[in-house]
Amino acid sequence: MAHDTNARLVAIWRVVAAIPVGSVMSYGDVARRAGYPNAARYVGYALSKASQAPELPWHRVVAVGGRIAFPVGSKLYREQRRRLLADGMRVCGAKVRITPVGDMDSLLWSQAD
DNA sequence: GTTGTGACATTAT
DNA sequence: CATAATGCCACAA
Repeated sequence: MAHDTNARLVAIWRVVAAIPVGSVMSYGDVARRAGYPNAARYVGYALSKASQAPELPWHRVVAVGGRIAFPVGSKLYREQRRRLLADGMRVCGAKVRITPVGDMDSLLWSQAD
């Protein structure tokens, strides 16, 4: 049955719901994992539509590079940042520390803390 | 059916 | 690193 736009929503929600705590995925990654490599935009729409699903860890979905897709100071921005922190992630401004392999900071942080 | 918009990504300058 | 342009997807007017 084609024309199942709902299937895409489900696929996206499914992927988002599968994101483990302490980890985040970019819209593009979610879209790709859902089976739609270039449906990154649709992911945002799907999440906005799923905002009614509190069980959906939408806060683990961020823009590429771990950057929060909301304007700094926005309600959702603070909400997402708060939830990410609650998940035990380090958030620097609008950026989320995504276990950067090869990144000096990760080693330093690992050592410092 | 065309145009505009959005919780985006990628490439080029 | 910032900005502009283009591509992608689906929906609303």
